Amino acid sequence: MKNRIKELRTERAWTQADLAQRVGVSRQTINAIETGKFDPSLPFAFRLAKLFNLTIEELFLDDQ
Amino acid sequence: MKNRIKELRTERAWTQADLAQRVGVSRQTINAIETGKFDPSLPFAFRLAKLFNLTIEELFLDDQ
DNA sequence: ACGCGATGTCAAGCACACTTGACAATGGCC
DNA sequence: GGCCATTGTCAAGTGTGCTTGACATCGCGT
Repeated sequence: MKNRIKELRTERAWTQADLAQRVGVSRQTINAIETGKFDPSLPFAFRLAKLFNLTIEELFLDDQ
Repeated sequence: MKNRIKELRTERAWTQADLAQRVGVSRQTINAIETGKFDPSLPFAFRLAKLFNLTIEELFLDDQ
């Protein structure tokens, strides 16, 4: 499951730590999700989508 | 995180086992999600939304 | 070249998503 | 009342989402 998090984060000139703090997870979690180690939980995905003003479908790409 | 799964499933006259088979999880998992025991994973949420022809935001209600 | 912030990554641990197998409770139908 | 499909729920196990702490590496500015 790909995502546009790194792209949207760097657009805003936020560090991984900045973003982590905004959505309430650890920096390592942001890094792991950006580098495709695992997918976020559903509530966490909602928080990210809300932060970037996107739908979950726009933020996460379902490549099955 | 509330969801409309039970409502949409019964509309279609599917059993929990029917739905489970369609999205590739166990019946107990469907039951647990309908009864609010836990939230589905993000890829699983995508499969459910796709099956019901809804967006994730329409299927899952973010009550934080 | 050096320092330093940002990023990538590892290990160990905890909580939860999901499994199979089993059984009790519900509810409609004969 | 009795049968049977459906649903709810428990236990025990596996895998993954997420944590903290630590350390290596990658720019980039000076």
